[in-house]
Amino acid sequence: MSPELTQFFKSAPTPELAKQLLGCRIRYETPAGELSGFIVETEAYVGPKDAAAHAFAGRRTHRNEALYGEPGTIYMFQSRQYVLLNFITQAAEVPEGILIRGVQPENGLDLMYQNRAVKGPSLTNGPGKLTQAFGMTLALNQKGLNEDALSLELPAAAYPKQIATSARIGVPNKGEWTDAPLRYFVAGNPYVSKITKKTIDTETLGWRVDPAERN
DNA sequence: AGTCCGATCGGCT
DNA sequence: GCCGATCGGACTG
Repeated sequence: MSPELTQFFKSAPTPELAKQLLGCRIRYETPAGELSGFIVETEAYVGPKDAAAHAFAGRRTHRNEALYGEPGTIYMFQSRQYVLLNFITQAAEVPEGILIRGVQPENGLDLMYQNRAVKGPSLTNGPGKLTQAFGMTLALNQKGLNEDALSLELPAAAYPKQIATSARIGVPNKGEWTDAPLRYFVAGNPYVSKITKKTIDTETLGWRVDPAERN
């Protein structure tokens, strides 16, 4: 893994890193060609204290071992018939990470459609949908970003006009952790999961037109 | 009457 | 997590 990438993934608290990932490009090399897209939705999972995290109360098994790896490690786990993509943050042995929940496709739309024959934003507007469209599998688990078929480009290639925050999806009955505002997304982007149609920004999909124009 | 949209619920490997 | 079925409400003409 590159020193830059390792450094990035321990350079700030995990929720802050989850925000910084919005607009970053991911690339996935396959025998059939290259797939790429922009991250538009993330969720932070903040270790043993987080009742929604796989590492809650220090849980450590063969399935979640990747959580304890170096910053920039890929953590893939299976939920039903889908596989979910996470990037590990903080120093080794600190089991925090970021779930990638939405990606706006860039290159390789035809290949994505072969993997997941669904029209419109539901091609990649959920954590299980995007991994299916990209053709990612559990084989990526515990690999390092930019060392294998999956890479992340830093810094961001696109800039959100506005970052919205909410509670994480699918975390019931976990008290304060159910309500903790640890989900981040590009406001108005149609590839965000569970977005309502009226809030979609049809002009720029929630991106700044002029990248130089920052807050 | 018809369409669209959002919310909810049950089934599924 | 995702999907399809279902229900109701808002809007249209």
